[in-house]
Amino acid sequence: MPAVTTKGTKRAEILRVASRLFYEQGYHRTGIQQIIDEADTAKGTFYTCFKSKEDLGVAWLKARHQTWNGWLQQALAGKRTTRTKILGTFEFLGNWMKDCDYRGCAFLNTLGETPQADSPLRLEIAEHKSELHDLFRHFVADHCPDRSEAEREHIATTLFLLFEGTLVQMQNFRAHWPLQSALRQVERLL
Amino acid sequence: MPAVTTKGTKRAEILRVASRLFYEQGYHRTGIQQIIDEADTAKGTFYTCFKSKEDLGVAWLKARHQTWNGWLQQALAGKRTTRTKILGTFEFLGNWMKDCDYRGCAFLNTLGETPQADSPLRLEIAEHKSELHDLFRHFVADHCPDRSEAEREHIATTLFLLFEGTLVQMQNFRAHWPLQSALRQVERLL
Amino acid sequence: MPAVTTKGTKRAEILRVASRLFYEQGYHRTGIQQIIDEADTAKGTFYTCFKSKEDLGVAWLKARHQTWNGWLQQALAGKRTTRTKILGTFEFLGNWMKDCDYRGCAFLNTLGETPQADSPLRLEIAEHKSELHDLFRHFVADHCPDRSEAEREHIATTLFLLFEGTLVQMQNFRAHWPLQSALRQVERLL
Amino acid sequence: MPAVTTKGTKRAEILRVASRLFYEQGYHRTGIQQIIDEADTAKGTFYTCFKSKEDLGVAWLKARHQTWNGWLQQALAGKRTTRTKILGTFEFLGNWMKDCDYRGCAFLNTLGETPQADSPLRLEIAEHKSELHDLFRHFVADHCPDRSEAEREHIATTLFLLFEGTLVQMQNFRAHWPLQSALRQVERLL
DNA sequence: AATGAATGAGCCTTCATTCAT
DNA sequence: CATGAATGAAGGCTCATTCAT
Repeated sequence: MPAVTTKGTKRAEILRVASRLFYEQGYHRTGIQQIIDEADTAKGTFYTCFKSKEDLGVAWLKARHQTWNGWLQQALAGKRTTRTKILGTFEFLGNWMKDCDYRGCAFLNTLGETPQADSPLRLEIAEHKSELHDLFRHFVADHCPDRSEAEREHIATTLFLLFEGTLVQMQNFRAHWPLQSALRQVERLL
Repeated sequence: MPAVTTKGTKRAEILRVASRLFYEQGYHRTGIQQIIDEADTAKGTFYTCFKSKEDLGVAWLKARHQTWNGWLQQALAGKRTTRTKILGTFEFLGNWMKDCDYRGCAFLNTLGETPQADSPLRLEIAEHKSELHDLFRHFVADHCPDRSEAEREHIATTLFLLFEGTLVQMQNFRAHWPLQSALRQVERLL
Repeated sequence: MPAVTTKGTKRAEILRVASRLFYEQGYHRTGIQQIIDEADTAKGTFYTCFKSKEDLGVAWLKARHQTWNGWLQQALAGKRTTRTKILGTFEFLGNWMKDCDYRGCAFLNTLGETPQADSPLRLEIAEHKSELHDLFRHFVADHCPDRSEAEREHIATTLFLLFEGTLVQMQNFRAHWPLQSALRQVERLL
Repeated sequence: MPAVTTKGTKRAEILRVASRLFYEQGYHRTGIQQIIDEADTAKGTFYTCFKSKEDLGVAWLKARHQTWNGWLQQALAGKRTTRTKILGTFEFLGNWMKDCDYRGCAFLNTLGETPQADSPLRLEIAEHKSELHDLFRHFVADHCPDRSEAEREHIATTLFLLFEGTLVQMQNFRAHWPLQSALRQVERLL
């Protein structure tokens, strides 16, 4: 009875292949043809699974959001204090960048490719980064509950911006030195 | 007798048009056809002026580097102290982002579009950001010459990463709130 | 209800048109645009039917092999003896060259256009000529079974080379005099 | 006083480069741009030296005719008897084909590329082959002056056709076996 | 004699999408 | 649910030639 497990198999396979290609080659540089070729599917099947390429792009970013957050949670699993969690977030950044061969953030890369601010892709990008911002807010709220609301917001945002700057410059220079400065600064902030 | 001023006019016009389009639409989304149409030139002329699209891309980034640096210098022209220069750099960021309708940094956008680390475009991107990093180093050296070399390097890098994170998230959210946190943090760092 | 007969119609039509153009104008001088124009098809359709122009070129030569062999077989249909079959092969050459207005051999012409020895086109050319060589071997084996293996191979190859030389010089001079000498020599060889 | 030796230097260099490229890549596959690039000349210079690409093509074939004939004469220099001269012609074929890596005859290759019978290139091709035919006529006239005019013409033409067939099939198969059969047959003819 | 910018048609190929089966 | 033929605009690039300098 493979019916259940087969259900949506094609869609899943297309998404799986597209996720890899979108990330490695960029969204616009990846064509539907290559996706269906590597997913061993037909053109028509693609358009029964996804309304359009953009639809697939949105699905990719949604899935990527889950995946990436999963990686981060896993990296933070053993961390007890909020201090180590925050530092762990930056340490995770270092490990991840090495693993992805400094390809960088799928969301920021797609942001660069997508000037149209009203694109559905842009919405996913903004939501993903918003949630990351929230994560830092959450950490900071736990770490220094006695500070003022405004001060906590300021620290969370600073951590977020530092994270993003580090991320993008590690990708740019394919190097770890941005992370070292960031980590030192994070320690000072806490 | 337009002879003298006409020299190189076509190349300059192509570069002018391409710079606008590459920035507004992205490098890969902009085709040679559109460029030559808007530059009122023939296909062949394009390829007598530029070896390839990538060659034009490099010329664009080189010119953009000069242009953007010029804007920044102009914005810092009236600043006396290094403290106001550093703060002025971030204030410039705010004005520029508003002016460009939050299209963001040509270099970071192109980084997102260009996974191949050995691309000539990537070289230009790295050099541009390297120079910006150097600018912060220069400011910090002037501002706190009594601190240790390592400490100054740390502060310069932190400012650089904060600048980059702010830049990219202002673009992402099309908002100024990242800048406010960044400015506050910069003041603390100085 | 043209459903059944329509299946594969576009591919066949493209091949039909391309075969004519490749032969009349040469492989490299014939562009995809002209082919699809005359086949009344869209650009994309071409590439769903054929992987590349070279792929079409190979299909052309494969089909041409069948067609040309068919013409030859038809010309030899009434011939009883192997002697008349061999002579008939050269007589066919004369009739064919007149019919094609001395355009010559599609395979030899493509050989001239294709310096790369490892091209798929070259493989088809070699196979076609190999088979023609084999045909002469077959004829000779039937005609003089009492001669030595080496002698028969020699005669078959001589006939083959004579055929090829005649073919190419009839094309070159657009004349029949090479054939007359060839025929006389063939008679002496048998 | 380099004036004299410099005279026509550009033209000679273009012809030298074009000869190599036309032969190695084919006439149509070789563009003017590549020629002038490798000849280190400007577009305009090309068109002051040659009326058109076809004009250069004709110059190439004319020069090639001289060059190739020179090679052949050199190969036959030591041959005393007409018999050895004729055999030597075929032996030369073997050495030449090896030297040119089986690229074959510039004239036959260009014939394959040039369907238009009235092309100036075709004239050069025909003349070159006509002269080769004449050479065989000359040899045969010397070798068997007692035979009838018609018989001598027949033998000369047979040698010519055999030579051409051998040439083209050595190129096709990139092998020497056609030459062996040809040589054996030539010996029988003499 | 030599230069190289300018031309525009043409090169082969890929694009995202539709639709009849 | 899956197929793959069909579309036609667009992709980056080369073509042979002209002409003002």
